[in-house]
Amino acid sequence: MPRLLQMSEYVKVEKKWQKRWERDRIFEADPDPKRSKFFITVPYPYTNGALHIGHGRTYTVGDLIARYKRMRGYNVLFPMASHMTGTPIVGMVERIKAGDHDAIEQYKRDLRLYLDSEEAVDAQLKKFTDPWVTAKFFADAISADFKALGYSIDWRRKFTTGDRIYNQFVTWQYHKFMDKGYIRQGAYPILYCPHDGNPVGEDDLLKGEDAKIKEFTAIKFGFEDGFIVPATLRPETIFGVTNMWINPSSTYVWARVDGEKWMISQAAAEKLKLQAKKVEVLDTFPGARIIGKKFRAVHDQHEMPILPADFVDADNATGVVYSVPGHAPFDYIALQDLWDNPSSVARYGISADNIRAIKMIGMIAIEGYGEFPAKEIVEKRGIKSQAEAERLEEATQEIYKAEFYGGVMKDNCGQFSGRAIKDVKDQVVAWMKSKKLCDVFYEPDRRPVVCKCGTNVQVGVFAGQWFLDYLSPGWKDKARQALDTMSIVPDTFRHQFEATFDWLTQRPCARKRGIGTRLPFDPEWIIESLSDSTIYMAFYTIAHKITGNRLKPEQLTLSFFDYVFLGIGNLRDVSKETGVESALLKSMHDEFMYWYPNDQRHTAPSHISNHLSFAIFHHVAIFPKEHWLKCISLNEHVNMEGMKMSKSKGNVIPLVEIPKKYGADIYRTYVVSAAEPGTLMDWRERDVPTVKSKVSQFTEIVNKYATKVPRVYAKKDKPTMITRWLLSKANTIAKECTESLDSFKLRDYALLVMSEMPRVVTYYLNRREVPAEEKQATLAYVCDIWVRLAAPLAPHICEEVWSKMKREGYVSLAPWPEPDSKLMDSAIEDAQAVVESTIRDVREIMKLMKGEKPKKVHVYIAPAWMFDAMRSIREANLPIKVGDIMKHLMSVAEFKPYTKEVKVIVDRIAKENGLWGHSASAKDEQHALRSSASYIQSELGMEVVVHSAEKPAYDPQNKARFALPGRVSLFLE
RNA sequence: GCGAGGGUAGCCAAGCUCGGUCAAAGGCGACAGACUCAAGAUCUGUUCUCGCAGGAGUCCCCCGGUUCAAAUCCGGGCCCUCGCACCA
Repeated sequence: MPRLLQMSEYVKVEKKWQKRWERDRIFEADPDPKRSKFFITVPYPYTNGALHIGHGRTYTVGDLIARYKRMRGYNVLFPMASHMTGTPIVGMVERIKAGDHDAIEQYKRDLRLYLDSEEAVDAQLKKFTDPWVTAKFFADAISADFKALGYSIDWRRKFTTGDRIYNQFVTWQYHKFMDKGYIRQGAYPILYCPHDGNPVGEDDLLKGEDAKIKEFTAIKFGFEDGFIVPATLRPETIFGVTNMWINPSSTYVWARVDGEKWMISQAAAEKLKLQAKKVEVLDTFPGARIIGKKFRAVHDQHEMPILPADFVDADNATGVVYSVPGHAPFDYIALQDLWDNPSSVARYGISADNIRAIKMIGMIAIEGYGEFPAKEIVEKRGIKSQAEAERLEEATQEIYKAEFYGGVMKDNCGQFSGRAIKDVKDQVVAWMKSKKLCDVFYEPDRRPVVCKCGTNVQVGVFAGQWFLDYLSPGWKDKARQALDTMSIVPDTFRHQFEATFDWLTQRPCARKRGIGTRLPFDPEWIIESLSDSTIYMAFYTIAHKITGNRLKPEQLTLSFFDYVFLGIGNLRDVSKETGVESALLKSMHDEFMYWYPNDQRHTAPSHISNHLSFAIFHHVAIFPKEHWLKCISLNEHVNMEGMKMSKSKGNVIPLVEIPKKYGADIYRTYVVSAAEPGTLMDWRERDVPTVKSKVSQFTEIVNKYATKVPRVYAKKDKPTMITRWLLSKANTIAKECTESLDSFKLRDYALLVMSEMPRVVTYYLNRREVPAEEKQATLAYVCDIWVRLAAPLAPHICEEVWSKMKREGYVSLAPWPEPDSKLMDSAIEDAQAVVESTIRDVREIMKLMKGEKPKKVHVYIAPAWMFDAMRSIREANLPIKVGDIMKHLMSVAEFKPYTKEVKVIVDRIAKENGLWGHSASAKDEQHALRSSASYIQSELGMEVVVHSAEKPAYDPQNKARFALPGRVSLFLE
């Protein structure tokens, strides 16, 4: 099959150049004080499996920028490493060990991509019981993939985040945070499996994967010699309490909780044990036992009864509910039942009078509701019983929303009277907290949430959780300052950064499991993997010197990094302490100082709310201003035929298949030209052939003409008009490419190189009036520009052509084409546009002539003075007002004789809302049309006669008078 | 719920920051023509509606507003996507 042959041809060329690049180490960047540097990074991949086409988009964009900057003359550093810290690899290894079918299949799928036989796959999989083996395997696989895509990476600097030298670096980083006081320890709630004794992440859950943690306020109402403790999401309603609800058939306890006596459900007592409370159960009893007893209000100590209610779930929160019948539909309807049937509680010793004595309390005013919103909504919705849980829930939601956003505390709410609910909630909690009248109780926000081990997941609280405290004084301000002074491209993402910065508070930075660096001041904890990968761009600047010189981890002490990165300390002392030669130490410091800051960090927007924001915060915490990140650029993810890619859907194209399946250059071109970076890209298989044909069209033309001897035909050489047009066009395109790349409009750039340029060149090739020699020499010149413009996009093909052109060195290192402004001639381009629009007009007229086949087209060019008039208007730069322009023109003697025609032009300008393109003069326009006559003739299949409209030799239908500059008049016969 | 970003012709996708040159680039698909025995590939043209010669009409989610002029600015509505913390 010829197609396959062709593909293998691509692979051959790609491999050839990749080998040479590697052999000649052209992407290995060393400091060169004579050249400006450009340091670009893309976050290292997580080496837990094969990467796919979507990851490739991001790395391809990174490489494109690196290659472009290199050609612009920068000393470019584009390094790469691999990420293995954290829980996923460990988690997968555990699952493999446990014989988990899904995990094994998932790895087998990935392994088959890299290994030929099923035996090899099984053999490799057997070794995946060690996370290091897994990480190493995929790290190697991915770097091979990256090489096969032509990424211009300096591989000498690679490392993994599990390396001990890297641990030393992170240790230093966390000491710095500690010194600044940015690290804190405190309580932190987390989903927790009581059976495994471990926190659970999304991947560990069988049911309820997206469960979050809900924070209840547990309120301590005085009861006997302790507290009865209901938990609520609406603590501000304590002023409307009329009674307590207890499920008579559930089990309750008296327990000593952190030294206080609490009455709660038995289940709640168990949960509190997980929530870092000291819990000792003193007495266990059925709820029925305390029904009818009295408890005391929080705010004024008045007594209220404890009543029975079946809707109370002892397994939710504390299993105790306080009743606010004026505002809570559940409470209202439960109370209603008792009012209707007071005898049902007689057995608890509660009289009908006691029940009737309970009066609802209205404590929140909202527009659209009366005294008791709960009563109203229950009646409005016709809810009849406690059993209608779903409808009651809806009613609750409605009231809650209305009250939260629009409600105001009535004047029976003590010092909170008159305040808006949404503001007062936290204040009520703060007030109770100050009086030790409330606590926090956590629950998952949904049920069921089940661990993979089958156990019901609870909320656990880590008392000693380590945090990075982004609210530490001054930190956020500095980070905002950094954000304001750096560029975000596309800038639309800046808002997202700002929102993230606002929202960041404390972030847990360590965990008890996974691979990583131990927290230096509390080795039980391992630094969490997003928090250990924030300033490692600095590590790239010296990684090759550490590994190249075989420095031991122990040598990389705090003072080592202080000296190298911050210039702190004395060279001789540091050398003595670390045993690192002072010359080497100095060179590492120098190298860091040369490369830093990171000029551009490129990745996907999904990292804004974590990695990228942390990177900014951590940089400002540790480095001086001149070493903060300069720019963050982003590209969105890739969809597959309109669908999200996922391994479970099986619609993932792995990165490793790309070179074989498409060819690296074609993939690169596709992925850059299919969508602008800021938007989600849709991979559509059926569009690939188009890209392929564009690329091969480029290859073909360039192969044919690039090797000819280039020559630039100046005006005095009297080339054909279309040659001058092409010279102008090629330089204009070069200019536009540069502008597009500089403004991160990568799609525009790709389209210019692979769509616009071929269109222009093909058009030129089809113009038969150009002498062969002139054509070849001109195309040779254009191809020289074109190959260099295309090199960042399709580097392999371009190297191949470059070598055929017998040019020195690699196109990857060739200078970026400078547009030659002398050759750019907008008048020529406009004149050519007139030729094209003339052809379009003729076609349109022909369409309307129905059947008649004209043999000849007469073209009338507007008179010379009109071109002068247009120029005069252009130069006067008038607003588009008919009167003004009219006045302006009539004030010039040259135009005075043409009042009527001037009016026509001015009307047209008004109608078109401005001026349009045309040739520089009547002479030029005539020349353009005349010299294109043979072309027009071949396009339209009819003879072309060009006339001046001034005194046309032939004009039977008096058409000449309609001609305007850029708008020829036509007559077909 | 909170936060961010979107809705453009059959589909994908530019344009919107800086209102007019926008019936709106480019691609896919479709249709027609050239080439071919034929298909594919390639090239050329057409692809909102109407049209008496290059013209006119109606369009950029919906409704309203600002303006001489709005896909572009403002207000409201409907719908969609993404992130929301221990997960890389």
